[in-house]
Amino acid sequence: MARVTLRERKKARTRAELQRHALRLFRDRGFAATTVDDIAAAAEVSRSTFFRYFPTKEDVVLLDDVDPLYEAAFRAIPAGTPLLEALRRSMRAAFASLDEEKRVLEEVRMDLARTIPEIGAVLRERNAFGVDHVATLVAQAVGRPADDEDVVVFAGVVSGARLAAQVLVQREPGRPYIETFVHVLGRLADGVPLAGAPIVTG
Amino acid sequence: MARVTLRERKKARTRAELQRHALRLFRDRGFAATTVDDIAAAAEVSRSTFFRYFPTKEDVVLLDDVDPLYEAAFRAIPAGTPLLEALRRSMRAAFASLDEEKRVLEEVRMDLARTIPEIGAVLRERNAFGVDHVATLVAQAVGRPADDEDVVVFAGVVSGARLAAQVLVQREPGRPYIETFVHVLGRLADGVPLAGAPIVTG
DNA sequence: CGCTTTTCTGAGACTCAGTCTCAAGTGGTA
DNA sequence: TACCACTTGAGACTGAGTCTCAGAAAAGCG
Repeated sequence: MARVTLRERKKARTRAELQRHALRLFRDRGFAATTVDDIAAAAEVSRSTFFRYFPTKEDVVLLDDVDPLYEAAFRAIPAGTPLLEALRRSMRAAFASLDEEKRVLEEVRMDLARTIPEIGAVLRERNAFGVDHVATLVAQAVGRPADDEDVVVFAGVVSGARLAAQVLVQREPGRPYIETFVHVLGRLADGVPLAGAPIVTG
Repeated sequence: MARVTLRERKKARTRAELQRHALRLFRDRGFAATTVDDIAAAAEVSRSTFFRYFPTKEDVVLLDDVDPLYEAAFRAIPAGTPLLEALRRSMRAAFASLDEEKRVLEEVRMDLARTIPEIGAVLRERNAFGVDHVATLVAQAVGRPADDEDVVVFAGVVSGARLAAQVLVQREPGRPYIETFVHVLGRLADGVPLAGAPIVTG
């Protein structure tokens, strides 16, 4: 019964086609200048069908098989590992497990996020590594309730680290995102940099 | 020549009226269920006029005289103060400097942000305390370039702290936002909580 | 005060995102 | 094959956001 039906294959193909053409059009014409009709026409389906596969125009950029991998990798880290280190290792492991095709797609998405502000905003907003999401994961990992203050603060810092990594990548294009994120997390092991640095007069 | 013309007074009044009615309608009917027409009608202006004052429906929630105050307060902190402490003090100072009217407006906005998800998202996205914004401020304060890695990481952590504070406030309604933010920043002075905590098996 | 110039407003047309309904098409299954 | 469930396309509809244009109102000036 685990047979992949024709229907499922067709759906997967349609979804992939929609995303492929959408990303291409966004790159060529820009996000705003590309209408849903354009995307649907390029993928040779109707407008209705587009919205059946993606709730909004933004979501087409977000279709992402990567985020769930981070979570799975995190759960696979052995007990006893320090939390921050566990996060870093699971990031690396998840990324390493990507096949070539998905890694390329991921790069395209990151590139679009850097190039087109609207998309960057959406990615930031709906990505994994939202505070709530991280908090849930971390709470389980350290055996505390999800509304524990330490847990929430830690989750906030992780989200912040992701934001910092995005800025660093944006300012130095070509720098690999995952490595940067892992690096920033590493910087936090010994405390927050500059926290105690005295300010100087402007 | 600093005379406030009749035109300017009318414009300020119209803008305030639009915001007042918009917030009231959002609270009563919800954000999505309130159309721009509704707001314009309530404020007794045309739809066109609404968009002349606010570029989008979301922006009517964001009209905000508070954010610039944080920045000003920060610049007023004496040299030599440790960076993290300087940030905390300027937050407190800025909030204390608000007059009653603005503090009430701020509370309403925070309440809407907690109650209505769309508004929360927009506030998070366009608030001050974006990484870039904080990085610029911090870079000046410590006399380093804005793309210095330490500066960006620190700015990311501050943004993350704000996110954490928002989650904490959301989970414990009534908790004052500013105090929570200042508290979270304080937690980071001695390093990131839980960073070294060993994970346990799920 | 009256006249000209500048600014602001309202009306309405237009594009596009997103929702909904309904009828027709297509794969799954007996 | 025949039936059922799922999927699609067509098209109507609402509402956000943009744009243009003509008229009203304020500012500036003689």
